[in-house]
Amino acid sequence: MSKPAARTRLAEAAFTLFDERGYEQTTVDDIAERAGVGRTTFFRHYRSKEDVIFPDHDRLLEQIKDRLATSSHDTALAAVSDAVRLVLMHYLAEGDLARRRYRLTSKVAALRDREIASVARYQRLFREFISSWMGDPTESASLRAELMAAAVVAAHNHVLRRWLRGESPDPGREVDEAMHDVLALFAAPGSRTGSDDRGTTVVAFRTGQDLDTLLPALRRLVADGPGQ
Amino acid sequence: MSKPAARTRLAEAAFTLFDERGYEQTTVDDIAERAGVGRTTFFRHYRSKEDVIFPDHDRLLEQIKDRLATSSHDTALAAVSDAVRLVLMHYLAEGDLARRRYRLTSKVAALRDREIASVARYQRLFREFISSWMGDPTESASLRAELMAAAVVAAHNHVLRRWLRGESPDPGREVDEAMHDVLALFAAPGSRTGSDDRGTTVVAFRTGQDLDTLLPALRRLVADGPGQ
DNA sequence: ACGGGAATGGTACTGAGTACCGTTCATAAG
DNA sequence: CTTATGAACGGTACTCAGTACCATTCCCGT
Repeated sequence: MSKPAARTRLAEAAFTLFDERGYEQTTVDDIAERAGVGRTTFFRHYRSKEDVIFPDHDRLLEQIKDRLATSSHDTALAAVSDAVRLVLMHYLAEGDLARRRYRLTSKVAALRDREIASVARYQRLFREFISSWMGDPTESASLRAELMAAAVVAAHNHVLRRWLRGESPDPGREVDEAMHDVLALFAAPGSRTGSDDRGTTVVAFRTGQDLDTLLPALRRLVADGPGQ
Repeated sequence: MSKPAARTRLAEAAFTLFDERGYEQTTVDDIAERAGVGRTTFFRHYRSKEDVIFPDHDRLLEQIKDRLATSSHDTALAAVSDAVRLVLMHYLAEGDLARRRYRLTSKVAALRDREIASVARYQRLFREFISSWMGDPTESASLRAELMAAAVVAAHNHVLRRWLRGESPDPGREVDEAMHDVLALFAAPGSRTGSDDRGTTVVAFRTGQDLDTLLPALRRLVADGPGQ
């Protein structure tokens, strides 16, 4: 008479039935019966029918919030990139469960919408974090924060989806590369790359003058180090 | 005995009641009664209770799809920027109605999620358009498409929200500026800006060599023009 | 006046989610 | 061993969204 904690049995029953008959065709009564518990018990463990599939999104969101609050990075984007990496790791740790969920969300519109809404909460959190980190209430700074949050989340989604579809053998590496791309997007041209501080940095700009005319200015820049 | 087409009366009744008692506290029966029609009629005009608030998202999505299909721009990003501008214009044309909806979605989580899901459909459409436009099935091209779609949508949302909150006197101009920023984000450093083609372009890179060592290479680049 | 199609209203049903109540069961205290 | 306590459970009954079906009315051209 093993009793793997009702909650687990409910989730297992739900996924099985969803696979067999589809989501809409499965009632909460079906799930409860299959798990050998009453209908009431189902709603005690999961707030809704959808919740069986997305059990701990709230908890994860809180974790991420904490991570951001206690993070020590030198840019907001780096902090957020690190945080979103945590989200990806959470999915990876779920393993096959995450893939079963993905198969469901691919088929059922209501579930896809729910998933999207969850992701949007992360994006909002990131946007607010970046905004407050920059401290700049300017309209253009606000837009920049919005773009950064969107880019980080998009990069995360890209890698996650690839892994969910079995197209990514090494999502950890891919997410690092993707975040690197995002960083590069927003890195001001000519700013430090952070990796190597020696040698010559050529800033990108465009001018009507020819190369010989601006060579003195270039030499001065190199001599002075990163001015501005 | 004016009969402004039942559908209109239903929408009006719904918004009024939602404002008075809140969304969850208003039943479909209440709305129908207020509009002076039967409950059945309500569901004939709107698929669901939420649909009263988001009536023509589907139609707009189709319009955007058409716009993209028949668009003639020289970059995918330009085509998508143009399309998203159409979305913004749709909201602007709604005027006060859009603002009432915004007040509701700000308060009711279920409605906010619904709105987010709609926006995600645009983003998905854009992503697929950009992807197929580039034709490049590479992983990095796919990521780039994802980032571009996310950025365009984020910029749109930014401007839209500002307007909805009454913070933007000229959203048309703002969306142009925002899209310009997005374009700039993805413009490869050193690539043509499209405005001025004369003069010297200095590409951004980083090297361990000092300026004099790489000066010959710089001169060769300038002489050859933009060689890959 | 008449026929037919579209819009309408009513009734009845399914299923999600909530509220409430009584029961069971484990455990710690006496 | 008995009892008190609290947590987990099961059952019943309710509200409300959404669907299906049927009957009625209204409008319009013939």
